Amino acid sequence: MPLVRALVQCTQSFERCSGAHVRQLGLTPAQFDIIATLGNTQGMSCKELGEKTLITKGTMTGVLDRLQQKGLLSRHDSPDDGRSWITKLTRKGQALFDEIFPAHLAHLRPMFASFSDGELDTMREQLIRLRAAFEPA
Amino acid sequence: MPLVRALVQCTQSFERCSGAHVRQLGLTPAQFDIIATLGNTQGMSCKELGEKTLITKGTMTGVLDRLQQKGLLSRHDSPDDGRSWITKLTRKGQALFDEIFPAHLAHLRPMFASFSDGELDTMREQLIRLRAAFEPA
DNA sequence: AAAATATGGTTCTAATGCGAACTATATTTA
DNA sequence: TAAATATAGTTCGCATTAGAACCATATTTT
Repeated sequence: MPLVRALVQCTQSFERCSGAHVRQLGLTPAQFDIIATLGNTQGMSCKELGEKTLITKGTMTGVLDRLQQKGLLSRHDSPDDGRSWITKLTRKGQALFDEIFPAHLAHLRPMFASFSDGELDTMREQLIRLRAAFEPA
Repeated sequence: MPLVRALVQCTQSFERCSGAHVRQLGLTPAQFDIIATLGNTQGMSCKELGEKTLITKGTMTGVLDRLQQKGLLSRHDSPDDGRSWITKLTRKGQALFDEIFPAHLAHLRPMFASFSDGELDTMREQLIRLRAAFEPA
């Protein structure tokens, strides 16, 4: 399974590289992931956040707690479901998003410079196909 | 960066799928990674283990401690370097390796059935190339 | 409608994961 | 060779991770 090795190592390299930059900006990777997902939206439930970021719900509570403590997001009752919350960025959180999201993209973009659009597309499709093979059922 | 998303999600799916099976076998993913790396070798230093598994040295100590506690590996003085240890599987650890490593491969193999050897090779090469782009310097 | 089941979030535990500080030994430099 | 620097491992603090148990509300079944 040399492919698996390459896959995992590639992701680890990306996360180390991306994570180091994100930490410089004052957030952990998981926190950045949440901020980036909530940016420019009207907010969403824990469940939806979990699906988009692939952070487990048990972990989610803690990550959201810390972001709320920093004043970057707020939780509101869901109008539809008494068990659920709507989580959204505060003004401060949105301002942080506006500042660091573009900066982070700019930091990453040069790393893809040596790949053509076609190569990137092909790779993405293959990865999606491979992922499907790993999913249960 | 949809490619990044696909990359990370693919790896997460793999790790969830692989990790669930490994846990059934009684090891954590990190522990399995060490066992798999040490299997059929004469042992190696912490540093070398870290390079092959991409587990950070700070984490490594704890993982090795727990494996040693389980009686699966042993640490010996390095003949060359007074700061270093040679870590190797015990007889019990090697027996565990012999048992679960093939089982794990057998568990994963079907998931690659829909890919040709050429596709797997190409994907691997692309991932190695992409990884290089993430590496500093 | 009452009971059974499913689902959204929280809490808990054990193990990682990363970075930084630290100790001890090696290597390099002056 | 003495001093400066680098490296191997350990330790520490903080955050994340998966999974399981739990509570409360929804949904389904009977």
